[in-house]
Amino acid sequence: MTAPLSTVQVAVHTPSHSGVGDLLDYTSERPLAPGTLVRVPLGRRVVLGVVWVGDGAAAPGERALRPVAGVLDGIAPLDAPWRRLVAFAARYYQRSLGEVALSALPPQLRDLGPEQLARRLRRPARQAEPAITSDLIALSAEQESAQAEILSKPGPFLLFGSTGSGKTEVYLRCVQELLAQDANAQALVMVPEINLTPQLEERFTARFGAASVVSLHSGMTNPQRLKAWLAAHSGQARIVLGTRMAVFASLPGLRLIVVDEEHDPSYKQQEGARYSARDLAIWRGRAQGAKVILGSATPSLESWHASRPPTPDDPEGGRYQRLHMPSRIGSGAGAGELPRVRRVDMNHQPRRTVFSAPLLAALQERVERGEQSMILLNRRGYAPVLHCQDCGWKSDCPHCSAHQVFHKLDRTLRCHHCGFTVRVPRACPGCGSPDIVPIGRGTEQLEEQLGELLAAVRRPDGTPVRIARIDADTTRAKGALQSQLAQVHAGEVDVLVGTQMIAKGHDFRRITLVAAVQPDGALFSSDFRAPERLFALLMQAGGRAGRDAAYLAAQGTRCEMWVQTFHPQHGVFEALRLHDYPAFAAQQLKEREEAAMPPFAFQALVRADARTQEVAQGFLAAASHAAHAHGLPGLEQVTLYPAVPLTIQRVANVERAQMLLESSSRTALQRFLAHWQPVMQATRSQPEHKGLIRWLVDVDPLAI
DNA sequence: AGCACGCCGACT
DNA sequence: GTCGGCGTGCTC
Repeated sequence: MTAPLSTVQVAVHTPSHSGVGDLLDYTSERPLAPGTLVRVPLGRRVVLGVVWVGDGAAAPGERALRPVAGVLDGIAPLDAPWRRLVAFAARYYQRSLGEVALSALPPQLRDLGPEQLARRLRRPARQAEPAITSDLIALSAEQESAQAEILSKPGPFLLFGSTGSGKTEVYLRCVQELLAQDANAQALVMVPEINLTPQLEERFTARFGAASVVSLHSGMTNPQRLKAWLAAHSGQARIVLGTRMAVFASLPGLRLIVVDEEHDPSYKQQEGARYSARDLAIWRGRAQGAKVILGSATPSLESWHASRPPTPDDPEGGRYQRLHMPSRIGSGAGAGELPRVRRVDMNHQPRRTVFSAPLLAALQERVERGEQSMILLNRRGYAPVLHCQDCGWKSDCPHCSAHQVFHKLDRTLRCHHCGFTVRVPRACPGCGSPDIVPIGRGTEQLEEQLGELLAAVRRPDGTPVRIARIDADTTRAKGALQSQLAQVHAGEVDVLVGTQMIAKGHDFRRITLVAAVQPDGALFSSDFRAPERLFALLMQAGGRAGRDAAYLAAQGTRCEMWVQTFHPQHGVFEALRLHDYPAFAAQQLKEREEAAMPPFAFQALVRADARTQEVAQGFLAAASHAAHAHGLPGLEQVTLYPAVPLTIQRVANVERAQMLLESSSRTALQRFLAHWQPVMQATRSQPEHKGLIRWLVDVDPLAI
């Protein structure tokens, strides 16, 4: 009755620019531990919150505080390392604490009533069975030494291993070893895409048993996610597998974080808080005393640079330790060999050639021998644009500054940015001419043309060639990708056509030829990271081929990676031919250093969306002006570039502009952004910027 | 972010 | 005459 009320400060899901402070004050009958999950009234609804300060001094009350509506007693408070991670991510990526904290929790925690939750928690957890001790194959010397280094040194580590060098086995052994050292230890293993989780899950459950392993990714149903999250939070799950969101999992016993394919852009979240799960993994590992392994055959230049070995000129070297596993494992002829790279100079091919004669001949040969091939083209649909030969009309999207893509199979023109779809017109909408033709090519067209070009080719058993296509259009349905991949594995496909989707992580044991028919676009892109991405994609695609040494030996073949290009001498392809990532990286890093670009500089983008380009740019210009007028801290070390339209300036009738910020000091950039945030909020509320729809900050952007 | 309130177009 | 569009404002 007479017990004084405690004041608690709670993080709730409100965005940083909503005008509501980061932490809201409530009263509580009793003090609550920081990290406690609570339900609190907010306006006229009740929302989930996380207690941040459990026994705050009662705020000098000009406002009557409302009481906490309920405490989720069944769930242990989130621990201090988790809260520090969330607080750091919110600060670093310029979002509110509550937004980051609440989006890191399973969605169902928000909408489950107290009694439903209690029922859920009462459900008995499966008893963890002892780790399955399967017969382990001996490690290669390279794997052995990588494992020994990881277990004996603090890290973080960059495990630089060729495709097929057995990185996953190293992860498994390190997880096994660290979990064995401590009964409460937990490990987090991340992959870039949901598609890759099933095969990872298979390997880990085979080794550790299903009871110790849970997955966390957005492809799971809400109940599944809650269950997996609770298992990790309670410590019952020893191993958490997942995509980037898993970096925020509550893992009280975390001892090891693995970021597989660390170079993959998918680790960067592209909406809400735009965090890099790879960078947060490094931070979390350091803060929570967990080892971190970044793995890749083609590391990001950031990680490569951060793992440079010490030299006389640079006695410190990088912060990471680089571990090299250059050899493919397995035995038998061809096993250790990477695919031979064949470049076709398209300058010597007839104009508009899609499949050059030598590539076609090579494909034919594979089909006749019963081997599989894979054709890569990063553009779905039939053709990127339709064009009228009489009046020059093009299939422009009415809502975006982009073309509508011609999809022949369902006779539609579709905008890949806003989704706007129309039926393909019979005649030109501009002048009525029937001469409207597709320009350029997409995967649908490759599939069709290949069907015609290889129509006469017979497989060893005399049956015709079977061609399949895998891209976002063919895999829309749930489980479609897995079943289509299974078809390829079962040998029911001779030639597979597809987008990047097929280049990532799936082992096609019988594929002996991989071809990129049109990779040149990335060579002269305005995006300075385009060559890096192209190189990684081609190396990764090439790595899909020939991973079954026994098969290759029996066939007496060698794998080939074909590249059709107008620039066969380009450094990217030269490095690809030699399978020489270090040379490629050295050359790229030199260019980056000379141009003062990442990783030698730090960047942030501010983007503004409005109905007109003037309003969008006007806001950015005003915010920039205000920064200078206030002489904000850090500004002397930060360059603010002028506002410019985005490459795709208009999407769904919204005009988009952005402004680049650059600094040689991460700290200065951070300090400036922290002070700039409230100034931008004030700018936004000025009447002349009424038309602004939204603005956002992207720290360490991947594309500019 | 939600969720209200509030003022202008096509339907039972 | 109402249902409903999303502009503006508020939440400890």
